[in-house]
Amino acid sequence: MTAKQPYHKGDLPALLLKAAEDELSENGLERFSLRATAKRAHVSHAAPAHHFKDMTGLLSALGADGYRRLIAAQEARQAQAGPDQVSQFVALGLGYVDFAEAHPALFQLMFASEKPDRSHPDFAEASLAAFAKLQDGVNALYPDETDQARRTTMLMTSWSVVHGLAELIISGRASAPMQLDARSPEDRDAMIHAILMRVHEVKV
Amino acid sequence: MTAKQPYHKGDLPALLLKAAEDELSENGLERFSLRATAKRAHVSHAAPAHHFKDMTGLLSALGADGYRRLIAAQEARQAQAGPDQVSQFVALGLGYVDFAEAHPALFQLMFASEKPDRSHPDFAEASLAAFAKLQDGVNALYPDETDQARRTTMLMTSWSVVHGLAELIISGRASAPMQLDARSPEDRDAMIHAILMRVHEVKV
DNA sequence: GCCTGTATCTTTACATTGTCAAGATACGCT
DNA sequence: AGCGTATCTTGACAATGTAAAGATACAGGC
Repeated sequence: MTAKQPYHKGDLPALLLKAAEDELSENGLERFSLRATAKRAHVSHAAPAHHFKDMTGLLSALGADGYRRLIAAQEARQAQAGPDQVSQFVALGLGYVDFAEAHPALFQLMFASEKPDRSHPDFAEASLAAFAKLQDGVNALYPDETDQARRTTMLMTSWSVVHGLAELIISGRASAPMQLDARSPEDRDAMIHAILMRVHEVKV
Repeated sequence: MTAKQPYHKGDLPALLLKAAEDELSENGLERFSLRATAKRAHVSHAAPAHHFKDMTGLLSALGADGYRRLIAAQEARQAQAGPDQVSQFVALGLGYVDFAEAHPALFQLMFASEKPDRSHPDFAEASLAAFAKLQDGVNALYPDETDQARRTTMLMTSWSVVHGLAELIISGRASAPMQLDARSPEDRDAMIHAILMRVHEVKV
């Protein structure tokens, strides 16, 4: 019965990924436990090993998923942004911050942890795709720039400011200076917009 | 014998802090172990508890020390920089990155970890001092700015870009785009200078 | 000088963790 | 119907952080 699922548990890998993410967002990256994840999925503590080899394997797969959803968050912002290059570029940054705020522990897993294996094919491919999207956005902002050093400066400045802002926000260090709790969503977006575009020569 | 030390071990708290930092830089934050730290200091695994209560206490003290040394790294850069406000401000950023590169695990402990207790008096005071130094630097760059919102934007942009750059560097994500391995120290500094000042209106 | 009290450190014990090996179970295929 | 294999469970092991209890060394009063 239960149709095409190969076993009585349903799609256990997907279940484990979901359970791992729930564990992550409830307990944070540093208190993440493989056994608690297995318990949450109602399987034995050694069940994950058969699908993901070990903790590194599971978290690598989860991180890869995170990069794909980071891109999705950026595209969601782009879809509701103006068609001009500046709006589209700012949408990339807003999506980046959106994702970090919505999934802080996953964000830390992706960017500030050695638990996942970055050479894991899935992880590597997904993270490269996210990087490429940022790179394309910067290039689109400066279509006529031929100086490679300036392109690199622009790319790294853009990435640094959005990544740093995301880290400072999810670590709670930006809330007080930016008074984030007292702002409307529109206000917050405008403020982030100002910070992100502070970097660029393009006039708004 | 052994003069004024109250016990035969010397200054154990200082020994433990040094051992903890060595453990941190050799194994990274995620593989840090309190027992290994005690072993490195040649004491039993429960000895640290008497001086630091628990792992959180030890790492809070170590983080506080980190903030003081972060400030020292910035002041070292400022001492050998030009007296103008722009040079002094860029020195703050260069010192920030210097420190992150020299002590990546400690940097992560200070900024991207929940292991230390941020309400620990020593930790809180030291981190506030570092923040104040940055704030003063930004204010010195814009002595005539009266618009509080713009001041906040400048402060958070400056902090974000330097913090993000530091994170991207120590996580290995900036090495390829910036070709850090192939650059001379002067080149590297010039590049970081360009990234940091990209944010500001002040002309160089 | 000795004795008591206290701070410092060690030893022991316990629950939890990730990983491995061995056994049990269910499914696909012939 | 039965065999082989993928899937999952059980049991065990070493390592970890923490707490409790015991041992040790120092200080101060008599």
